[in-house]
Amino acid sequence: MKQEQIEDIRNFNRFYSKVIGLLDKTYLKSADSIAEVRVLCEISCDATLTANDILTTLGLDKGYLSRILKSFEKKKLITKERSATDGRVMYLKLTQLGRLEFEKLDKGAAAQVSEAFGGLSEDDYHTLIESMKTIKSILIKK
Amino acid sequence: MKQEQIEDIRNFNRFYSKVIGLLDKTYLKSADSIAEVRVLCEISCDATLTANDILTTLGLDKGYLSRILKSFEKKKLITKERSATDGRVMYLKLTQLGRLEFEKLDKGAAAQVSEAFGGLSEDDYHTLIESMKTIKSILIKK
DNA sequence: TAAAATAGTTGACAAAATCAACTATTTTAT
DNA sequence: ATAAAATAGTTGATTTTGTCAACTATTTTA
Repeated sequence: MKQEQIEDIRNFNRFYSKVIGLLDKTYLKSADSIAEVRVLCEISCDATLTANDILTTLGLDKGYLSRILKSFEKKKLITKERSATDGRVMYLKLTQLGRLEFEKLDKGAAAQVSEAFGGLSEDDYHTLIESMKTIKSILIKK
Repeated sequence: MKQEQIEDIRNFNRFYSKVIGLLDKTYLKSADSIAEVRVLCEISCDATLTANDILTTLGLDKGYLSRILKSFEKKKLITKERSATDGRVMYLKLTQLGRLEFEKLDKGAAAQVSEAFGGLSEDDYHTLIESMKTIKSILIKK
C-alpha cells in the first residue's frame, strides 16, 4: 500500500470524522450519550439480544454497558429476562416505551441527516450514495 | 431528499463510524485523547495559530482547550507567544520536542491506516480512494 | 471614554469511560 | 463426578473527558 494512498485515506477520514462528529453533536442535544443511543439501537434491531452481544458488536466496557442497561431499565425502556437454558445470560427487550423512545431518536437522526446533507442536486445524491456503497462494499469484504 | 436516500446515508454513516472508531481506539493506546491529538495536529499545520483558531475549527470548549494547551506547555510540546499587536491573543508553536512527538503520532496513525485498510487489490484501492474523493468533493461544495 | 466584544484562564462540577474485584452460572478436562 | 477454567454480568473506586459559569485582561465600538 502506497504512502500516497494512505494519505488519501487519512485525508478522507479526517474529513468524514468531522461530518460524523457534527451529526453526533447536534444529535446529542436531544438525547443521551452516543453510547446509549447505539445500545438502544442494537436492542431495537434484535429481539434475542444479550448484553454480551452488545459488548462484542459495540466494543464497550462490561461495567459501562451494565450501567447503561441498568439506567434503561430504570427508565422503563427495556426489560431484562434471564435465559431459561443459560442462567448467566439476560435477554434484552425494548418495552413499549422503549420502542417509542427509539422511534423518536431515529426520526430525529433522520431529520438531522436530511438537514446536514440536504440541498444537493439529484445527480449529486446519486453519485454520493453510489460512492458510499462502493466504499462499504470494498471494505466489508476484508 | 428521499427517505431512501437518507437511509442509505445513515447506513454508510453507521458503518464508517465504526471504521473510524476502531482506528481511534487502537490509536489512543499509544497516545493522548483524540482531542489532544487533533489540537497538536492543528498546531503543527499552521505556524501562526491561536487558541481561538482551534476553537473555531475544532469546536471545543474554551476551558477544555485552555487546559489541553497548558498541559502541552508543561510537557514542553508547545510554546505560547503573546501577539505584539493584540495583547489578548497567544500564538502557538510546536517546540522541537513537539514536532518530534507529532511526527511519532503521525507515523503511528499512518501505520494504523495501513494496517486497517491493508490487503486490498490495487484496483480496489483505486476505486476506494476515488469514491472517497468523490464524496468529499460533493459535500465540500455545500 | 464608557460599554460591548474578544481572547484566554480558572474553579467547580458532571458525564463518560475504565479497571479490578466480585457473584453466579456453565463448560472443560481429568 | 468434580475441581478448575471460562463466561455473563454486577458493583465500587477511580480516571478521563468535557461542560459551565465566573473571572482577568485586552481591544473595539459607539
